[in-house]
Amino acid sequence: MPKVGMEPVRRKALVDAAMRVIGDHGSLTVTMSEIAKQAGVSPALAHHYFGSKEQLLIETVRSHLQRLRDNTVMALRAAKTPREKLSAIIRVSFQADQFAPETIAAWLAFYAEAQRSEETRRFLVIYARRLRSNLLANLKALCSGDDAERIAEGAAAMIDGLYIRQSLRSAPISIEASIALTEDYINTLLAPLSRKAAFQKDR
Amino acid sequence: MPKVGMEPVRRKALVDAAMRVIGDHGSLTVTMSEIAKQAGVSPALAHHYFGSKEQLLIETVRSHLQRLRDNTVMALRAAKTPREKLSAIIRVSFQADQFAPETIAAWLAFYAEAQRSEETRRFLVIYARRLRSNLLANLKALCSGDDAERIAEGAAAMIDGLYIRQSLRSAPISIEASIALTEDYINTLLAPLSRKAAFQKDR
DNA sequence: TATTTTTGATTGACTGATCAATCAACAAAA
DNA sequence: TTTTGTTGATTGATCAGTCAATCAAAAATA
Repeated sequence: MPKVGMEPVRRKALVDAAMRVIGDHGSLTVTMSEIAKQAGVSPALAHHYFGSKEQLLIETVRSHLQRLRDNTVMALRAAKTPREKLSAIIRVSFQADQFAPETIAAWLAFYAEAQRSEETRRFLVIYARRLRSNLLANLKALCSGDDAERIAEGAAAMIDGLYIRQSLRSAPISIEASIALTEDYINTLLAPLSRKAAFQKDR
Repeated sequence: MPKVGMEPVRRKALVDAAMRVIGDHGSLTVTMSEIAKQAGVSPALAHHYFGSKEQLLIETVRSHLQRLRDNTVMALRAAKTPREKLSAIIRVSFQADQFAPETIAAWLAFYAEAQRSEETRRFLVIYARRLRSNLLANLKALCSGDDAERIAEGAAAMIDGLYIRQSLRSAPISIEASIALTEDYINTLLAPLSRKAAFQKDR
């Protein structure tokens, strides 16, 4: 069985397995054994490739955020106008796979972990900044800089808040409703500020 | 030293200690020893009064949510009009002690724990429902039921989102800015719906 | 081509540390 | 003397991390 070039395959398998295990365990308190088992290898191999549990977990966060970023870049590229780009950002945030219970559970676990792990925190800060700056850049085309800052901050908070509320799975809000709520926020705050631009865009 | 009537004193000391330890540890992965030490008693005593670590943690969540509820009830009582009551709810949510880094860290840890502990989840669901229904009841006095539902959902999400974003401690938003953002959201969404009522309230 | 050597992949078994939980014992108050 | 409060010592389980050994492909050599 042992063939050459297994390293990248195993690394990916382990990172994916970690994401799955964290997701349905709902916490970073998972064992290397569980992860390794899920990936179909021995715990020793996980240590062999990642050195430590912490490192594997960090790689897992990194990989997850990377995927989110790729999706966002693609969606932004497909959108033409600033207003469309705002919608694209929102849509990606609530994409089905992002909004799955296990994903949200994992996401939450990462936030908790960030309180202790400086490296995890750094990744999440990058995510938060990116979300904010993507929103900001496109809002600036539709209203004044000050207003854009304020609306970006609010929209980012709303997106993250809808996420965390979803994690409780009581009165779950649908993907569409979450998107609608965020769009409504932006539309309503924007309306009195830039009637011209907003009108131009709305069909 | 042993005097009668220690039980409530010790329980409170342990619950408070747990909150503190969880707060600066930033996670529920804390040991009974740490908590007991912080409370100035032996680990065995913590087990004596709470039976298990899980139970102590659950009591800690309960106590924290209870305090938040008491604050809210008081603030609501002091406010007269529906619009004032909305502001009161927002103000309590971002109160200094609620917004302290350790409190936010603990809060986050509870959310993560809720993925595994049914009882913790129940408490948080109750909190989420209460926030929503407090907002809803007062919004209904200012606009239609459907609009009230929508705005309550959005405001609750924004409050929780501002919280979670705060936990990253990058570009921290001040208490005042968080309140302003949420107030602005409610004002702006309400404005076109009930000019009369909103006007009446705004001085 | 056949044979040997090297190297990467992989694991089972083990170790050391940590921790929740238990328990027997003791001290002071009632 | 009974009850309540309290602890030190211990146990048993869980886990991250290590290590020596194995196996098969690839590379080198004959």
